Amino acid sequence: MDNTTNQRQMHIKHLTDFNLKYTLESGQSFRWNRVDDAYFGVVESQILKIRQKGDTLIINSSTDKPISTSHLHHYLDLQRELASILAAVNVDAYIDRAINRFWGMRLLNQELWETIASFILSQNNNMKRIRRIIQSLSERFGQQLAFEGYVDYTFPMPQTLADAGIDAIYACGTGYRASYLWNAACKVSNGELKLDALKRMDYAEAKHELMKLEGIGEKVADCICLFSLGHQTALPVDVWIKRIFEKIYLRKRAKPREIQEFAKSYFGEFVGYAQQYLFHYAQSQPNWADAEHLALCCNKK
DNA sequence: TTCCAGGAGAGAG
DNA sequence: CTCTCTCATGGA
Repeated sequence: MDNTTNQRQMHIKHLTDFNLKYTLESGQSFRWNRVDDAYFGVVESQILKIRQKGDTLIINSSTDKPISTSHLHHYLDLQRELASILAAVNVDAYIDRAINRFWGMRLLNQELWETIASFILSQNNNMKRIRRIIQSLSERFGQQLAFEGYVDYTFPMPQTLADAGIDAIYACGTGYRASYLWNAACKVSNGELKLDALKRMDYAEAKHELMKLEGIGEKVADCICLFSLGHQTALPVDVWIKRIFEKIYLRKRAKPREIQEFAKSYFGEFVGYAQQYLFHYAQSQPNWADAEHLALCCNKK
C-alpha cells in the first residue's frame, strides 16, 4: 500500500482485504455516519470523511494538520494481514459463510477513553440508544466541528465529564449508568487510571485493570481490549455471542466462561476476529440459526 | 403490557 | 462459588 498526502486529502491505495462499510457498520463503533458513499466521523479532534473506491481510500480531514497515515492505518487495522487471520479462524462451514459474507471487515483500534466510556454506556442497552446517548454527551460536552456541511462534536474529555457531575451526565439519557461514567471520568482525569500505562499492558493485565472500574465487568472490559487496545484474543460474550454458541456450537445452555474456553480452543488466538464475523453475521441475517445453518457447523474443514 | 437491548453489582445461599 | 433481582430508557 502506498500513500499520498495532499493538504487535507489523503489516499491509501492498493488496499487488500478491506471493506470500509463492513468495518464501520459492524457495531464496534458508535460514531460513524454514512452520507451517500462517504462515512463521516470524529477521530483525534477532527472530522474525517472517508470513501472507499475499489482498493483505494480517499480521506478528507476538517483540519490543516490531518491525522497521519500511519495513525489511520492503525485505526483501521490495515497493517494486519487479514487474509491469514481469517484463514486461521475459518475452521468450519458455518463461520466460512460469515467470513465470506463480510470479507474485509476489520477490528478497529479506537481511541481509548472514548471506547471505555462508550462501552460503559453499552451495558443492558441497544445500539440505537447507545449512539443517541453518545451523540447527546458529545453535543453537550464536546467541541463542535464542521466539514462540508457536516456538523459533529469531539468526544468529551474525562476532565469535562468529571467537572460536569452525575446529574448533567444523566440528563443526556444515560439512565443508571451516569454514575459509572462519572466515576470513570474522575479516575482518568485525576490520574488514578493511567491510559498510557493501560496501552502498554498485555491483555490479562489490561482487562484486570479495567475491571477495577465500577460498571466494567468481563464483557465490557473485553470490548475495550478488542476494539481499542488491539488484543485479538479478547472475546466479549454478549447476548448475541451467547446465543450463537449455545445454538450453533455447544447446543446447550452455557455460562460465559464455558463459551470463552470453548471458543478460544476452537478458533485459536484470533478468536476476537472470529467473534466479530459471527456477531455481525447473526445480527444481519434473521435466519442465522435455521436448519440449513445448523447443518453447516458440523462440516469441519 | 411486557420484553429486550454488545451487563454489572449486590445480596443470598 | 452460583443464582436472582434490580438498575433507566425507548422501541417492538
